[in-house]
Amino acid sequence: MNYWLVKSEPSVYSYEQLEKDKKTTWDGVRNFAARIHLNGMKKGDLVLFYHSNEGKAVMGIAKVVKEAFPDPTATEGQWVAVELAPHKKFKKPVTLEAIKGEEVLQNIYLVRQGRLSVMPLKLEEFDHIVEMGN
DNA sequence: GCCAACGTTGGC
DNA sequence: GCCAACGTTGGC
Repeated sequence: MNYWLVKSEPSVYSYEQLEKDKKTTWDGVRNFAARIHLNGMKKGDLVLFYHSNEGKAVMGIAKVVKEAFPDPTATEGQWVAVELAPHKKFKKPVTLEAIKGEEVLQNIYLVRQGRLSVMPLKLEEFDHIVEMGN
């Protein structure tokens, strides 16, 4: 079991929309580092869902329901997509500011490397953010 | 294979 | 809307 965090601009696709849709294809990723992480996702893995730009907060937890397959939106290059379903919405969103204030979360990619859109988390980092959201 | 130029992301 | 950071592209 692995733990991840994905980013989405809520104006493009929000956690609320994921709950309405029941599941979604996580496609359109065009970044080599992010692709490595997508390929590492296993069915049942839990994924924190972060809203970038607007909100700047983790909204809840999603779950991998289908492992990496060729991205149907890619016209060239071997890009991959996964399918995500909503798992649990946070009682309160965990803001980037709050995350930056936590000693144990200083080393996560979200803080260190702002632009990566799919990133792994250690169990303790994942748990810590989940606790902050409940 | 290096590196400058360029484009994009995302926080502020 | 600006700008820093970073990834990618392309010339050499």
